[in-house]
This record gives sequence, structure tokens and C-alpha cells, in this order.
Amino acid sequence: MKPDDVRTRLDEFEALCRRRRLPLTVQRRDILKALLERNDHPTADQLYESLADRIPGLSRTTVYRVLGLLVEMGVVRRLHHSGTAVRFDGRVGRHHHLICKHCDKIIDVCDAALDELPLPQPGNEGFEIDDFSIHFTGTCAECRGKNAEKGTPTTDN
Amino acid sequence: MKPDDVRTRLDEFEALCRRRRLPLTVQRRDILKALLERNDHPTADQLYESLADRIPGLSRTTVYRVLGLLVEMGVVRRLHHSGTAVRFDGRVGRHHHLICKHCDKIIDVCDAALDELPLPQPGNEGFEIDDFSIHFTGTCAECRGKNAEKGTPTTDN
DNA sequence: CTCCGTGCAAAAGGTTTGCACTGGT
DNA sequence: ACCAGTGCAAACCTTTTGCACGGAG
Repeated sequence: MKPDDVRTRLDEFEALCRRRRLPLTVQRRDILKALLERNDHPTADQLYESLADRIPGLSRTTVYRVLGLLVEMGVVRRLHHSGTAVRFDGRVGRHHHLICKHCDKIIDVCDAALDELPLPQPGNEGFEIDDFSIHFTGTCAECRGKNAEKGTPTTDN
Repeated sequence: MKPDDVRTRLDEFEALCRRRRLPLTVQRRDILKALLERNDHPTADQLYESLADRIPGLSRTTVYRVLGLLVEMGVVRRLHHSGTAVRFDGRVGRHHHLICKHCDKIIDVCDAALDELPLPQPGNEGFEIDDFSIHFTGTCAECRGKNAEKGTPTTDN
């Protein structure tokens, strides 16, 4: 991410912390900064490694905790957010997924129209695309029911 | 998956085993069958639990090993196949990913045309879609180079 | 007899939790 | 002085590995 964008995002984060009365600690700021500065979707451990020398007494635990907080605040995202266990899919053909962000349920979408979308080649030369899969995120019927009862459909993640 | 489809898939698997001179053991067949019969993208452990009483001495290890074999054979798929560690993404806006199936590298795709695709609502009533993200799988420039040297572009995962 | 798949147990990551300490307010 | 964030260590969960047993060719 470009330095200017990083700065903007950090400022937004700072504002968000103030609004939520959350202390903006060095660790929080630096972990977010380190994540924003790289484009390679690092793991918690990779972030820890890259920060360990800059923030001497930094603990892995803190990296995990801060990342969890950032996700909860909506400032960063988990990729493949299902707990930690790998999930398997018996369907090998092209198909897509509905992923409920409340209960992590994954529902198959077999829709020929989606499979045949006229996909523009993304400008990334050199990458040879074999296949694709669309991940729709949202709220499943079941969780909608539950949230409707509570009257809080705005459970932003 | 419908019983007929399950049967078809199991037959294909049997044929594939014969072609590869791989023994079609009870465990292999039943683990695949259990996966095909459910639509909820189970974890290895969930499959183990559902099979433990049907196949008495079944071991978790075998479930993991057989699932690995099935993936390698192309009969089933891993969802979010990056190793085991969770990866984080600093971009929270709509964007997409190129995922190299050789080195697991993830590259961001920020392409307005992709973001604005006229997406048909999948027929799944009740699911409220907030957003989506397209996962393109293939081979990154770097790995293409490596495989070209080796002359073996068929490093199937 | 040999080979390979399996089961068990132990190891190897990755992530979370309990508890004490510390820094800012 | 208080509260929340942090660090350390240990626990926990998922996955892999080493080794011995047993069944099929």
C-alpha cells in the first residue's frame, strides 16, 4: 500500500480508537502499520518476525490479540476466516460459496450464470488464471432470523 | 449431494484407483462417501466424528491422510488451502485475489470492472449478500518461470 | 515374503488463555 | 491507585510424523 494510503488508514484508526475510547498503543499502531505496508497478506507470525526487532519486548500473543482486535474493529480482514481447521469440499467443478459471517456456515452456489461471467483479465500480467470462485459474504437465513429477533441487523464485522 | 451423484462420484473414484493401482480401502471409500453426502464443508475432525462409530477402529490420522490423498487425486478440494496459518489483509474494501496454487502467494486485484460485475442473485433465498470477493486460482509469474525450466507445468496440487 | 495402508502415540505448528506486571490516566 | 494492555508460559487444537502391525498380492 502506498505511504499516503497507509498514513490515511492510520489516521482513521486513530480516530476510531478515540471514538471507542480505546488506547492507541505503540503495539497497535505498529502492527497495523506493518500490515498495511506489505501487500503479501502475512500471517500473525510473519508480522511478529518483522516487528520483533523494531519493538524489542514484543510478544507473539500481542500480535494475535491486536490482530483480533483490528478484525473486530473492521480495520483489517482475515482471509479464510473459518476458525483454524481446514474444511473440505466434495465438489471439484467450478462453483461458488455463500459464507455467513455470523456462523461461518458455507453454502454451495451452483449457478451457471455465475460460472460464465465474462471475466475481464485482471491487469496482472504473468499470472495465469485457471479457474475462479466467488465468495459471497453476508448473513444466512438462520442468522437473519436470530438477528431480527434481537433487532440488531447491523452486526458489522 | 444427491445419492445418485454420490454413487457416480464413488464409481469414478473406484475407476481412478484402479487406473493408479491404488487399493480402494474401506476407509478411503467411506471417508469420501461421508464427505460427498454432506453439503456443509466439514473439517477432518467432523468427518472423523461422523465415521467413528461406523468404522470402529478408525483413526484421526487416517482421515487426515485419506483427505490429503483425495485432494492430491483431485477428487475433493481444500477450502482456503493456505497452510494452516491464518493470513491477514489490510484492505477492507471490495477487492479480489489471485492465488497461486504452487506457492500459495496471494496477490490483490483492485479492478473496478470486477467490482461492478452485474451479479445475479444466486437462487439461495434467505441469504443476504453484503459483499463478494473473487478468488482466481492459477500460477503466478514466478512459478510459471520455474515450471517452464523444469518442463513440468503439471504440478497438480 | 513384501509392500502399503492403517492405528497409535508423540511431535510439531498455530492460536488462545491465565496470570502477573506495567504504563497511562 | 486503577484499569486496561502487555508479556510470558502453559494449554489447547489441528495437523503431521515415526514406528509397528496386519492384510493383500
